[in-house]
Amino acid sequence: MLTFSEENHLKSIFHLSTDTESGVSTNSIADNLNTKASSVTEMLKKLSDKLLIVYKKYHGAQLTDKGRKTALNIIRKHRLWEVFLVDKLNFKWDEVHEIAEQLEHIQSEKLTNELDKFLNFPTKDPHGDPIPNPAGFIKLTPKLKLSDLNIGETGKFIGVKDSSSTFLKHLDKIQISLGSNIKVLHQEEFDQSLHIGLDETNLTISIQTASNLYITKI
Amino acid sequence: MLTFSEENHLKSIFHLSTDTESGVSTNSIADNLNTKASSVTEMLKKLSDKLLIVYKKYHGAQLTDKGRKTALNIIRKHRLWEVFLVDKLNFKWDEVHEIAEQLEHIQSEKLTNELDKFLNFPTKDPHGDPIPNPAGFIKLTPKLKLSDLNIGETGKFIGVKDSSSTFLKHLDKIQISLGSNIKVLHQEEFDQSLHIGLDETNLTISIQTASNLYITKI
DNA sequence: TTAATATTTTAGGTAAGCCTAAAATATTTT
DNA sequence: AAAATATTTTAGGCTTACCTAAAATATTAA
Repeated sequence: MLTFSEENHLKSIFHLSTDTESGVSTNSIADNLNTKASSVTEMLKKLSDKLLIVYKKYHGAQLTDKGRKTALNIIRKHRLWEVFLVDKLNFKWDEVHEIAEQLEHIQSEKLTNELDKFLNFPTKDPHGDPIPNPAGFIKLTPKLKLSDLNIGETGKFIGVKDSSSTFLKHLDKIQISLGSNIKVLHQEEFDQSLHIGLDETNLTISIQTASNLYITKI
Repeated sequence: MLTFSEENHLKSIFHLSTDTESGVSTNSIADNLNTKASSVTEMLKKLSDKLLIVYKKYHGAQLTDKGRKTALNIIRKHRLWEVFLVDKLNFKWDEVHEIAEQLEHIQSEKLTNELDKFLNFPTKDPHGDPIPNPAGFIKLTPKLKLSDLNIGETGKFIGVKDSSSTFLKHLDKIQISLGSNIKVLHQEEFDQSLHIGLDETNLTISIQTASNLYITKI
C-alpha cells in the first residue's frame, strides 16, 4: 500500500516519461508536484527501494514494470472518476481535475471495476485521454492536432494538449466542445490563424488555439 | 481544512456523544479509532484550539456547534457514498463501510450535492441510518427494535444496531434484508427466541438477533 | 476518608514528508 | 579542458500523527 505522496510521484514520473527516453529529472518532478528537489530525491530513494523505479544518483528516474503498472492504475482511476463527474454529475470538463486528484487515491479494486462497468467501459476521459484497462494496457492513439490538417479537411475534436483551466474556459467561450466536427476552411498568411467551420457557423481561431486541439481526421 | 485524522476524531466524538450527556472520554475515542489515549489527548487540544470541541482536562470532549456541523457533513458524505455503492455499483451493504470511510474525506461541496441529487435525495443509508441534509440537519426517527414488538405485530426492517460484518453476514444468511416485513408470531419462554414470519416463510431467530434489528411498526 | 484502582495527561521518542542552505556532481560556455 | 553555471544530493530542521512509560488526577472500594 502506497501513500498519497508516493502515488503522486509515480504518476508524475509516468507523465514526464512520455517526452523523454532517458530518466526523468529530479527538478522536473519537483516542478510538476510543486515541491522541492530535495524532497523529490528523498522520495526517489524510497520508490527505488520498493522496486517501483530505477534510480541512479544525478541521472533521474525511470519506472520499472511494476511502477508503470501502478501509475497506470492511478491514471485509470483518475480518468474513470472524471467520466463519472461529467457524465453522471453534470460537471463541466474544466471542473473535474481537482476532484479526480482526490478520488484517484481511493483503494478498492472492486470499486474501480464496478465504476468502469457502470460508466459502460469508457475508452476516453472528458479531455480525450485514453483510459487504461484493468491490466494497465493503454491504447495510444496517435495525437493529430487541428493545426496539422490541410485546407478543406475535417477533424473530430477528441482532446486538448494544454488542459489548463484558462484554455478550457476559452474553448467553452468559443463553443468548441469534445466531439465537435471542425472543418479547416482557410488559413491567414500573416498570422497563420485558421478560419474554421463548426456546426452551422464559421469562426476564426489563432494558430496557438489550433495547435492545442487534438483531433482525428474524418 | 481539516486533516483525515481530525475529521475521524470529530466523527468518533459525534457517534460516542449519542449515548452520553456529558463529555466523551479520551479512552472511548481511542478505542473507537484504534489508537492510544495519549494520541487522543493531543488531538483534543488541537480540535479545541480550532473551536470544534470543548475540552476540559480529565473531563472529556463535547462538540461545539461548529464541530457538530463538521461531523455531520462527514457523516452525510459517508452515507451518500454508501447509497451510491449499493444502489449504483451493485455492492452488498456489508461491503461498503470501508470504502465509504475513504470517500467521506473527499472535499468538494458541489460533488456532495450533485451526488445527493443523482441519488434522488435519499433519506436513509443502506443500514437504515438517516442522511443529514446540507445544513447538517438530521432527522432522528425513534429506533424501535424487533424485540420491542408484541406478538402478532408486524414491523418493517429499516436498520441494524450492530453493523459488524459478522452480524450483517448472518442476516444475509437467514435472508433478512432491508425493507423486509417481519411479523412476530410467537416467543419461546425458556430462551425468548422469536418465531417470525418473513415473506412466505417462517423461521426462528434468537433474542440477540431480534434486538439488533431496527424496525418501524406497520 | 483513605487506599486501591482506573483513567488521563505529560514527557520524550519515531517515521513520513516537507523545507532551506551548503556541498557535490553535471553540463555548458569560453 | 578549464571555468562558469546549473542541477542534484546531503545535512540538518520542522510539523503531524503516532507510540511507550511515567506522572497526575479521578473514581471506586474498603
